Amino acid sequence: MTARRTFIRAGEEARRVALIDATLDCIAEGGPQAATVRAIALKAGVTPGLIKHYFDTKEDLVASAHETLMTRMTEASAAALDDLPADPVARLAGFITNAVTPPVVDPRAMALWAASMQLVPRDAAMRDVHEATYLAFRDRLERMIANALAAAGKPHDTATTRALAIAGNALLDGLWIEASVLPDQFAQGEMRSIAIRAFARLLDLKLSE
Amino acid sequence: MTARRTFIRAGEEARRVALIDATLDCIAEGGPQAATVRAIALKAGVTPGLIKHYFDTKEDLVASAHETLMTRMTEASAAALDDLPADPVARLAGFITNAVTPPVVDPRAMALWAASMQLVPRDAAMRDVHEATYLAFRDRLERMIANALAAAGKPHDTATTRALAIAGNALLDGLWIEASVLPDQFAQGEMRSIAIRAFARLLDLKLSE
DNA sequence: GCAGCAATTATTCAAGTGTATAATTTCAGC
DNA sequence: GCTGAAATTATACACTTGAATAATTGCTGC
Repeated sequence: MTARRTFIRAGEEARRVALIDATLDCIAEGGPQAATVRAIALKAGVTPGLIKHYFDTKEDLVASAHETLMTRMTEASAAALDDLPADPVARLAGFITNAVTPPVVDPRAMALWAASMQLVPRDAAMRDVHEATYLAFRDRLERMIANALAAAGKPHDTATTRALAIAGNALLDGLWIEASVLPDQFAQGEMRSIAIRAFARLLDLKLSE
Repeated sequence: MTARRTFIRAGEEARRVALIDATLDCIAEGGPQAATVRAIALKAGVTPGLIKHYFDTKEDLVASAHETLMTRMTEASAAALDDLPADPVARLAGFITNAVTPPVVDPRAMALWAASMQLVPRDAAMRDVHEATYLAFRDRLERMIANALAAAGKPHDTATTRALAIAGNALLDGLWIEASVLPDQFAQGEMRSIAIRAFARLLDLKLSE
């Protein structure tokens, strides 16, 4: 006679997303070990058993969550391009600024990224996802660099552009990590200024701060 | 009458180190969740109960392990300086090369570093350790940059040098991560060449490849 | 409204978790 | 060689974990 818990039937896609979001929240807050079936279900407002209904195993859910995370980061980065100016040099500067300032810079995102990175060396699927997203971001940067150099009338052979894209990508990654993890170490706007000036020297371009 | 397991009494310090090493091995191989008391004890050739004897709790052991990891990385980096040439510019080039080539570049080290980074946003002690090691590395780089610029007769005000050190540090971090996690993406020696050329442009210095 | 199917909950289980405690064994000092 | 203290093992326990199964309930189509 004890009332059974009431519930509503969500569509398959909505539930999957809810479970994945709950998983990411758990990982972000307490690391992988905090993402237990029960904690995830609680956060998703659902019963543990339901996870089994949508994912064969917990490992499947976690893998889906990491893939979703990476995909979202790439898509967010791509979407942000729409708001940037058309002029190649200004566009590159905007791209750089975005990468090293909030909301891209974010402790939660950084914790999730670290959790993913940890899986890459020993999980082939995760490595594939990482490689794809890494190359997607880098290729985008490489194209913007090539366009900016062309617009400025600078020489830009493909070998050099590739090397610059790899270095520029690494630079942005490193700045993003430190800004996310040690926000108090840097003054307001300092990261942006550092990133812009570093790229200006790297590409021998005049980038507006 | 079943023979009890034979053992030897190791010194306190040796046992602590053995347990910490075992913990790091477990984390590197299977992530934090693989570092169970039993797995750690097995790898250390010891019985689970002994952990309690040296560390009040498993969390203490893990914290000690992470701190030891960071300390070792810093010390290894400092020790490597001894083998570098005295000439400031060549010294900087050697420092850069070290940072982006094996054995510093290493999937295992990268996995452990990611595990640590994950703790930083939600563990004050870990943040302190990270901040200290980050600043130690960056300050060292900043001094080398200042010396190299001075030796080359270039201007080097402190504000610019600081910005260059932050950017240079980020660049090395980013390259280290990708080289460690996607070794197949880069040809033999490519990382070194990219890093050296990027620094040459960044500092406007001629660095020998 | 009602039938049936699938989504969801409730319950159970075996294995693994960290920790506490007691029983042993090593080894240094005499 | 003994003795005693400390290091180590063995055992036990309460709890959490992921998963499997059965019971129920919401909802769609008629």
